[in-house]
Amino acid sequence: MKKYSRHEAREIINELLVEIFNRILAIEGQNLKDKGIKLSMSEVHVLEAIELSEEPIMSNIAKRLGITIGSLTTAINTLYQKGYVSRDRDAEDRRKVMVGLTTKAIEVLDEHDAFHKEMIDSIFEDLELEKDQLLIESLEKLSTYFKK
Amino acid sequence: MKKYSRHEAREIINELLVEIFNRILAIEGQNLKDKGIKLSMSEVHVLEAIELSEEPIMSNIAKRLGITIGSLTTAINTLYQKGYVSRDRDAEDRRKVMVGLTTKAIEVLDEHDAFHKEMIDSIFEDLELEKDQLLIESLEKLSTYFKK
DNA sequence: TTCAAATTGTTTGAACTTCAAAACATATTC
DNA sequence: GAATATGTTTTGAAGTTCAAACAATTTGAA
Repeated sequence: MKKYSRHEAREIINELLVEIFNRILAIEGQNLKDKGIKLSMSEVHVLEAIELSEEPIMSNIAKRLGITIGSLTTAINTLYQKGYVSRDRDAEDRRKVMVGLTTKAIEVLDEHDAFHKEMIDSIFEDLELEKDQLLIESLEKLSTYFKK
Repeated sequence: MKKYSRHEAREIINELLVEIFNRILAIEGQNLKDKGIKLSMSEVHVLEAIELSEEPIMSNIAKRLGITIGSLTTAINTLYQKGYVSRDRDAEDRRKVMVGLTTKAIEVLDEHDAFHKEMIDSIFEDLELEKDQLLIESLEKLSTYFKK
């Protein structure tokens, strides 16, 4: 393994992150295609954001995704048409729209998660990556940093 | 620092990668905007791919970017219009189109690199990340794995 | 040599993603 | 109840990408 100087290290880490990220995304996208699921990765991300939102209203979901509410509306429009989400005005505050996942969406997300887990596991087995703990600690520091 | 089981570790690493990646991209995009540069991040990526290609012909650049040649053609069209790239048929093999960077493009890339380096450096200083070497080794293994 | 196959790139049409701004709907405040 | 605040949708425009059809050039086998 080549020894990197601290300076080279800083420069190279981002390149590696970008590369790895793009590969994972591409593989997951291909997997959806292979399974005949007519959803793009960004649509899956919307479904995931709905699943993870404490209060799944438009503004919360958009914030989690880092897109405008307007963009989310168009995304939700097509997901609704395709039968992946429900939409209901909140009874308490009728300005809010509660977005929900249909059974169909939950099935896709479960399948997707299973594939993802399998992929990650097989990678780690193949690589015999010993440094999980350190890798995570470093990544978490980075992630926390960027959240501010 | 929370201690993760090996299994949790595998699941969480991807989430962190995604998060970090998106943040960096957003920050860099904002920086371009702030500087009044009328280029999207994907256009900058095209310029970077040109810079890094040994033989900067359409197919090589597209391959490096992971997009089709047709998609790259449209990207190069607008970059050419905006004055960031040159296009010349290869004299040896006239099927090939040699793509080059203009002075304008090189200036943008230099600025972008400087910003990126500064950002990464300041992050590492703030974090006092001790595990650069290990982090890189792990990421490189992942990256290499995904390249196959 | 010569022409069919392979390589390299462009064009076209369509789908998707996103944004900003304007319009609309509902709720709160004073 | 008018003004303000909050939440969402609509609209119009721009950017990214792909697949398929097309064009130009090179290569290789008969």
